[in-house]
Amino acid sequence: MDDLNRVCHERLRVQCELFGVNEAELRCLRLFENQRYMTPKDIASALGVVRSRVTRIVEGLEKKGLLRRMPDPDDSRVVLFSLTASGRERWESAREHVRGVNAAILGRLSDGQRGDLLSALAMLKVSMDAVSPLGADGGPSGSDDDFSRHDTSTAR
Amino acid sequence: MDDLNRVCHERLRVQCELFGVNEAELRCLRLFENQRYMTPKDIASALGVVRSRVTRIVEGLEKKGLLRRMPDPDDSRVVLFSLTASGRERWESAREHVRGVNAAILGRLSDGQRGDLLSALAMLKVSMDAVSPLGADGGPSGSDDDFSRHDTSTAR
DNA sequence: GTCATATAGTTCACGGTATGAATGAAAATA
DNA sequence: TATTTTCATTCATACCGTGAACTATATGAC
Repeated sequence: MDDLNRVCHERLRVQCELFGVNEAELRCLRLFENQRYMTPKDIASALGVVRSRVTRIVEGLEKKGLLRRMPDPDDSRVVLFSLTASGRERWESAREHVRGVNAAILGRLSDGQRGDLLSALAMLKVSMDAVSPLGADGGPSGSDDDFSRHDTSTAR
Repeated sequence: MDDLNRVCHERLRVQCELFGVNEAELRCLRLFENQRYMTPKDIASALGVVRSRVTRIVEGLEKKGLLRRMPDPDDSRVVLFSLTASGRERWESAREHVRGVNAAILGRLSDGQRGDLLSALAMLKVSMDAVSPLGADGGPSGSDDDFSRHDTSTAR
């Protein structure tokens, strides 16, 4: 279960190099499925990273011609990013590709297995969110609240 | 399922900083559960990283007084690493801690759920191993399209 | 025994992910 | 107007990981 994690990561890496972007850039591209324009701040919060990181990521995407920037007409501090045609197409093909691979993976399971898997995963997630990574050892359950590590749980 | 991955990572990170090591160092420490002495080469292959990486990892662990080095009496090229008392104890407490947290997580599931989870995870792993990340073969959707960038040699 | 080659560990340069502390510019507010 | 806040960026830092030198030792061929 630890190496499953590893395998996922490895796959992602392969996919990325297949599409000439790195992992952060791919995640960033994905954001533009729902939003036409995004500011660095938006991207940072959607990606769960700090703004300075975003600067770097979009820099790469711009250099590759997948993203384009323009000043926000309402607020000259903020810059709006949007996909270029090339970016849109790159993301489309990447998405198609992963869809294919995932279908191939899930296609190896029966419908029942697939259902089991999904629900099992969902349960695990819920359980993990419910348990603090700290203390929690055994009994005292009330003591985990002093822990303020910015929950990343709400918006994903 | 993508963010489950993320959550795992986050937990790990928290645990690490709780025990004053970083992730690679923690993984390295774990190896000494089974082996009393390990060479950098052993560690590299067990960790799945290159040797030069190991140099860095053990350097950190030595600096923290958790690992100790000694020359191999049989071959003066190789160096043997072993846990110090402090290292052993650090690992023990870390292990106890994760055991506690995992128990808390799994304790939230019924026995049946737990079994389902494990088997589902195992199935997923098998499936993933069976399908190439390049998607070409076995894939129902022939979404090869036009992007044939980089040979992405199949040697893996 | 000597020379060539293989192996072990290290060093260094590189690229990637991520953070946090300054900085400068432009709002927003007092 | 002056101060504070917000936004993006730059820079330094830390961690993960690779691959190409490089040193030293071992081992095999002759």
